[in-house]
Amino acid sequence: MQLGHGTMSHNKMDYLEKLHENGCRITRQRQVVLEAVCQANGHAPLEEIYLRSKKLDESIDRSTIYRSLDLFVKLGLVIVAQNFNGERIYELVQENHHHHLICTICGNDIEIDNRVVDDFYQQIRNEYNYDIAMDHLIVYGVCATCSN
Amino acid sequence: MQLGHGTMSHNKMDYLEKLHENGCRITRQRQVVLEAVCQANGHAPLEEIYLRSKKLDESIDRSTIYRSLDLFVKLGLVIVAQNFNGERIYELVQENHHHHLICTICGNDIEIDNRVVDDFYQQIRNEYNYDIAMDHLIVYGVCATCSN
DNA sequence: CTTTGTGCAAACACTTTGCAAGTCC
DNA sequence: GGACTTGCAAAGTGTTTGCACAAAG
Repeated sequence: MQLGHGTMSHNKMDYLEKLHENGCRITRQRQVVLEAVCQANGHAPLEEIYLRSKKLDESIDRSTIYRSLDLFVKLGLVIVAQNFNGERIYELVQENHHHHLICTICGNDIEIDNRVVDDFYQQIRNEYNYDIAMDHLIVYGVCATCSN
Repeated sequence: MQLGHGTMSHNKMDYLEKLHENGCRITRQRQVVLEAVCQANGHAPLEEIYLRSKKLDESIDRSTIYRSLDLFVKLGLVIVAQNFNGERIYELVQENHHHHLICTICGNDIEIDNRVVDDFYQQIRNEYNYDIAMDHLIVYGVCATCSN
């Protein structure tokens, strides 16, 4: 069975293509999970992905969500990070990595300029000779609005 | 019952004092858990704290470890962070905060100069007006030895 | 038609909780 | 002695797995 492609962006097709290249089948469920990740602005905690998937396909099972996400991670379509509460959050891999700045009070989430993070990583590389592997840093703080 | 203080540093006494100030009792078990955290160079995943505690007091229960650590966190004696695998790691709060740089291959763990991290935080504060709340950042990468 | 993937249910790992008995002050 | 804390066992919560059936290619 196949989902209509009318709602699928060019990007999503690319992701499915990558599945195919790796000898994995393009199942309805995998399309649903991928769509759910996309809907969530490209990044979301597991529970949100589950709920969105469920809305797209009532019969999908939790274990399928886990298995699909694991697969996407293994194939490099998606990366995992930990949020403040230790929940796993999943994010589509895009051409340009980016990093998050999340307000611990209102939850507002903005993207940090790569330049700022890269400088930081470079600094660490210079001082300690460690090659930093975090392509998805999440920094927590309190935004200007909430600190008043 | 009371543990001998011969093995207790001045610091540890201070932590116990803080318990007392907050109307909490200084039980054998809490001393054991605190000692376990200290033994672990001041920071360790929960499982390690459990094992160390068990060695000090065979009869201590897992739930007591959880409850003690939660209490220590609430009183500000200890802070929690997440490691790469999503495990919680616990660390004694010391006068000067510090941050970690951990090799994802060999597990080697060094302290990052506060200056480097503070600069990064300051940069974010300047650009986005977020007040960063992470007093215990853990950065993962590959150390020089392992990258050869 | 063969291989891979899915739903289901059961197993698992980790954490929390209610309560009777024990400990601290 | 009274309030707080603990160990135990049971219940939660989140994740993984074995297997028979279903779907993809």
